[in-house]
Amino acid sequence: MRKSRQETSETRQRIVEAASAEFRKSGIDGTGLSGLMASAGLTHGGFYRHFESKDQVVAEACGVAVDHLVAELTEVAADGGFAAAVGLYLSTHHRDSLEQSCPYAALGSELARGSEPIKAVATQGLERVIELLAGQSESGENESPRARALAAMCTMMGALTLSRMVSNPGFSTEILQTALDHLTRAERATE
Amino acid sequence: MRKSRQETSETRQRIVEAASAEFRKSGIDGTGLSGLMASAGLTHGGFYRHFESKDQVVAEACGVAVDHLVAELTEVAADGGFAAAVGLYLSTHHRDSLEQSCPYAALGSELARGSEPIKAVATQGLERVIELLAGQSESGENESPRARALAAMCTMMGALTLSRMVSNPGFSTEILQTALDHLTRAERATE
DNA sequence: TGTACATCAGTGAACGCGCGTTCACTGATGTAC
DNA sequence: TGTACATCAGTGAACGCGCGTTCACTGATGTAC
Repeated sequence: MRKSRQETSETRQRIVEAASAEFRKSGIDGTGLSGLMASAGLTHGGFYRHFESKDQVVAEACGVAVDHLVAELTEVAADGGFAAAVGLYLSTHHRDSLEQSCPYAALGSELARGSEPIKAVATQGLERVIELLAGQSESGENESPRARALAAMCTMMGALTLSRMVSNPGFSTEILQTALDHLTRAERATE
Repeated sequence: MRKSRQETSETRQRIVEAASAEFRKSGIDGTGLSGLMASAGLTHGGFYRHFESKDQVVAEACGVAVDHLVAELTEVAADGGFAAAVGLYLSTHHRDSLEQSCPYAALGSELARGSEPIKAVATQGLERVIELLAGQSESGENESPRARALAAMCTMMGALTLSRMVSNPGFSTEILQTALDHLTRAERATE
């Protein structure tokens, strides 16, 4: 049954990708290793050939989720700048695509209770997102690009999480739209 | 062993209060009914004399957590208005007092995956918080008091959650401070 | 008001279940000569 | 290059554990007369 080095490496990547989606979809506590491995096309017993613990795969899965987020935001920002990135983040499509969405919004309170390695990955990833947004943001009165980017990320992440938490669909889209208006108004004011 | 009606009612309240703190401290999935009842001074078996399911106590605990949040924000806003409420929310003390803190920040992603009754409570509670903040907020250029309050709540909730997620203490306080500056600057601009 | 009985809050053992983790085993891959 | 052996990716059974929930039981409270 032994696999080649390349197959092994591909399998490992497949598990991390599956974990990244499963955790965001069902939560970290809500995802069992058995189901996780099944969604990667394997049985649960092989898990420990690739990872030392569930915690380790959580950290790595969080890392690749941030990679995807940064890649996507970078892509739309290349065309439409800050406003396009914010518009993508605060779209109903992003809200409804839980398993491909921002890990900070999808897993926020679980990450806040995570182990140190998990928090370290979350911290580095957040710095990357902030740098990306800061590069798209001009400085306004008394607010540096970094400050504007950081405040925007707080607003976006809070809005996305709250929009998923409310049972009233009209309220949910109002949250996204209001946050979008708020952030793009602030942007407009400095142009 | 039967208790008087008043004792029964007091016990039930005690369980909900304990649940409200325990869920915020350890998460919903991270809190077992056994530990929850122990923290209310009881054994686990009696739980179902008061509640139909874990879900029900989650919903009620979320409700009282919102009650406390609204009461506290109302109190400081009576003296210091919008800025004081925001300042309290975005303080390091609030960040570090997990079990007495805002349930939206403490349980955000778990509430987003909650059952319909839980989301209904979260929705009603959020409306109350928004109304409170809107009552303290003057309308600015093209932004109603409600819109400003809603955007502020998104920023505050996102900032608090992110500040708890990062492992770098300096970054954590930077997040809170930047969000505070951002929100109070917006406030100042309209005065 | 006093008595007899029904109710039910709380206890602690027990239920089945899924969790994270371990392990003996299989057989294809990698390595050494 | 071919052969013999070591390695190890993946399987599936098994581990102890804590979970949410149920239940028989106890005895004080509530109710009916």
